[in-house]
Amino acid sequence: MKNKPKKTSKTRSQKRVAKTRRKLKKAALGVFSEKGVEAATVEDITDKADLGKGTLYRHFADKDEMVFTLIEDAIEHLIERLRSYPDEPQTLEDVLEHFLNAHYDFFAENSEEFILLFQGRLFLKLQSDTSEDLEEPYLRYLGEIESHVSQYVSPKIDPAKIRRLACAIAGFISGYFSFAMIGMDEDEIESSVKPLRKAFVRTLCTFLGRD
Amino acid sequence: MKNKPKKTSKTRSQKRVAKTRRKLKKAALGVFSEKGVEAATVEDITDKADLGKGTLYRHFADKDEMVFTLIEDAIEHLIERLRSYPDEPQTLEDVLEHFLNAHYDFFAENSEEFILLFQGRLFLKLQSDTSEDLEEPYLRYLGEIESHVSQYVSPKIDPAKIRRLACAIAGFISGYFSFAMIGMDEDEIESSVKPLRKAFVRTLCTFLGRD
Amino acid sequence: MKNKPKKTSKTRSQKRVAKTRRKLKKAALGVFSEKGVEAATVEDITDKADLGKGTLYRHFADKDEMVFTLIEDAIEHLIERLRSYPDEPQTLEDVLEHFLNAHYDFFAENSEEFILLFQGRLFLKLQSDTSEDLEEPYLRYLGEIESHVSQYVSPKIDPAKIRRLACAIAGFISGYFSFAMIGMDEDEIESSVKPLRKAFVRTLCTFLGRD
Amino acid sequence: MKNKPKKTSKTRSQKRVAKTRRKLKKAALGVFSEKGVEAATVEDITDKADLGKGTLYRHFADKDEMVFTLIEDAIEHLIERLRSYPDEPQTLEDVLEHFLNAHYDFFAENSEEFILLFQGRLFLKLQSDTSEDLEEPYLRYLGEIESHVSQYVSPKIDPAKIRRLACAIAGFISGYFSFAMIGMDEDEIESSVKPLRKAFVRTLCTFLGRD
DNA sequence: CATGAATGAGATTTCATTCAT
DNA sequence: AATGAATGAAATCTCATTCAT
Repeated sequence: MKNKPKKTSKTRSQKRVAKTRRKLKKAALGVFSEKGVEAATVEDITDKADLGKGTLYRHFADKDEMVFTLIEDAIEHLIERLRSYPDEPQTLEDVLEHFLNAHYDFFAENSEEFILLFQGRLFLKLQSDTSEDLEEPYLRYLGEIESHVSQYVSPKIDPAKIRRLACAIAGFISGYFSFAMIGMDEDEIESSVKPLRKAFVRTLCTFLGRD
Repeated sequence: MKNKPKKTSKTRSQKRVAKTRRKLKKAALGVFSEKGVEAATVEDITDKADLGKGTLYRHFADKDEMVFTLIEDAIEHLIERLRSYPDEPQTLEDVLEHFLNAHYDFFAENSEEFILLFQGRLFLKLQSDTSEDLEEPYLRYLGEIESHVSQYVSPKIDPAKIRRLACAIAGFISGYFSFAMIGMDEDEIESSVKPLRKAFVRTLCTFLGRD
Repeated sequence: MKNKPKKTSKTRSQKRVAKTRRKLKKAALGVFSEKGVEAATVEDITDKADLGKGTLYRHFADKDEMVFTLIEDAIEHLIERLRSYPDEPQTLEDVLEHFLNAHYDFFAENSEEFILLFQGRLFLKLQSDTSEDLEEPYLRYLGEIESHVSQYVSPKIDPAKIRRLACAIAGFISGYFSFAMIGMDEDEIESSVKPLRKAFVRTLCTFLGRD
Repeated sequence: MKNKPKKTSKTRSQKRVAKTRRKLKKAALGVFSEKGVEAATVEDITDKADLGKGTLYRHFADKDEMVFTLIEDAIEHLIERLRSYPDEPQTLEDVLEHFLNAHYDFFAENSEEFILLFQGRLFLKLQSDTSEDLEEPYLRYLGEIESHVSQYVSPKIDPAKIRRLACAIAGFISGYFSFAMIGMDEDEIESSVKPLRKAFVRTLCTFLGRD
């Protein structure tokens, strides 16, 4: 009855699928960062996406997978930023400063992803001593940080120390943005927070330098 | 004619009530800080407290009221610390340094309360520009910080700025403790983080100084 | 330790017990007639009686027994009224007129008991065809009515007919009191409703007369 | 661009929704009239409707809303009957007689709704002197009765009197049906109760006539 | 594919009943 | 005997997930 041509429509339909998926992820990200993952209902998400509830289940096995996917995406975006140095770093300080900038930019432009990653969940995850229950994307994130840092420190660095570093950075950035979030404009932040960042980088170097 | 013998018998039973209530709050605090408020079930709490499910409802109207009570308590404890200066502060720097110490001690000795307050929820609350939906205990906390600081700065300080300050401190402390949380020992923290704290205090002073 | 004399106190303590029981029944009657038996909680009752919740269970095995007891009492009071004719009845009409008066007085002076008996529950009970699940007090009530009427009608009266009669009276009285309840004063009722009552009695006679 | 195809597909699914809702209401009405509103559980209803427990909550916010809806429906049906006179009424007696017939028919054909309305709840509601807590549907019912009667009585009739009238009718009908309910067949009722109805109508006229 | 009505497991909450004081 | 804190079975209600259309 529907006489839509089926031959050439594949690309078109694939596009539509991708678009729907994107709408869902965008809506979910918004809802999760606003209400928290637990409190957000599937209906919150699909309402926001202006889609049917069942549609979510055509794109994601369940709510957990959706969360997982969003976290993966977010980590991916963060890692991308970690990898793109504006200039070749010369020292450990350069690397760490870049890390802070990368996190900063990530927050500024992907604040919902930032919140998803660092609001509560990540801290709780990272604090658990045994890394075994850290999920894969978080491990990738830690591994990424490690790989950048490892070449600047004495060869056999304690893996736990890397994790501490990552936590420190994430935590600091969270705190750091309490400034930014509240309505200080760019310049204000730049002028008032820069010394803070400098001090922090120095502290991290000291931390890594000891052994 | 009615001579209710309430004086003598109450003490004992009141104690029991208070004990039960304490057990519930302790268990709830543990469960909330471990799994998050949303994910924790009433049964998790009462199981941990080794009490019947219904008992929780004799002491709290519902789960929400329990969360609210715990937050109130935690804020109360934090405010107590804010008020007890070891020495009379002479400068704004003294006050701010004391704030950081107070938050630190609070975290060290009431880490579960700290997590309850600062993990996720507080950030979300404090970020909302309009203070109208900040709940009473959080407002008390902000007010407390304001009252300490106000006497050291030019009389007509922008109230919004005070809030930013409080947010900055809360945020910074959260980040700050990413160190402590991960297992650095006291000395490590002391030696490596002290400069960071100094820098932060200086930054805050600058921030408040400008107008 | 307690040096209350135990010899002579029995009567006194028995009185106290009786008094407490009376307080409980009075409170329960009030709550039941106001909120309905199902909706009334044990605590509603003991609060109203200004007694502890446990006390109720010293006097009644459970809530059901309490309801049963109250119904028994109410039926007892109603039956007492049915039995006390002002004048020796001469005809079936006299008996029925007396019934209406008795129910009327019962309602006027024991309205809570009336409501307990006739509001919903009784109708539902009495309507069920098989008498087997009619509880004992209700059967007593029906039996009482039957015994008064039986001598005025042809010997082998259908038991179902008796039940219908009882229902009719109870129903009529309920309806009847929609007048009284709404604020008509005695005289108004007397003058405007009397013919109604007369007609009703005549109807009942006709009903019983047929066979 | 968005061309939601809601026109064609809705009819079918809307029908299904309506059917489910009807099934729920029918089951609820049965359970409520059988066990009473309080005693009936949500599961009783959904079991009887052969539906899942959650389904009820897709159609009604909660149990209370369901009860309210059923009451509203029942009042609606009753009012419909009140409005459809077989012949144009000429006198107040005609109107009142029609009222009694309408209630009778309502009971005969919607006995469960009748029981829901008049079993217990309505009396309790209508008896409260101040109309402020009479819920909207009950007020509609009273208003309907009032509007029919008002044109036949002296212009400035006391509103309270109208309410008394409505209560009297409702009450009388309840009582009246204690006959019908018990298993008298149509003819029996017709022959034995008709004079009663006549007398009642005359009484009501007298009541309204006085001032 | 998209939909949203239906589902039921599991959460929250109520309340009759028990029991230590 | 009186109490009311504690209890847990059973109620209400939520929401992730399924499935017929």
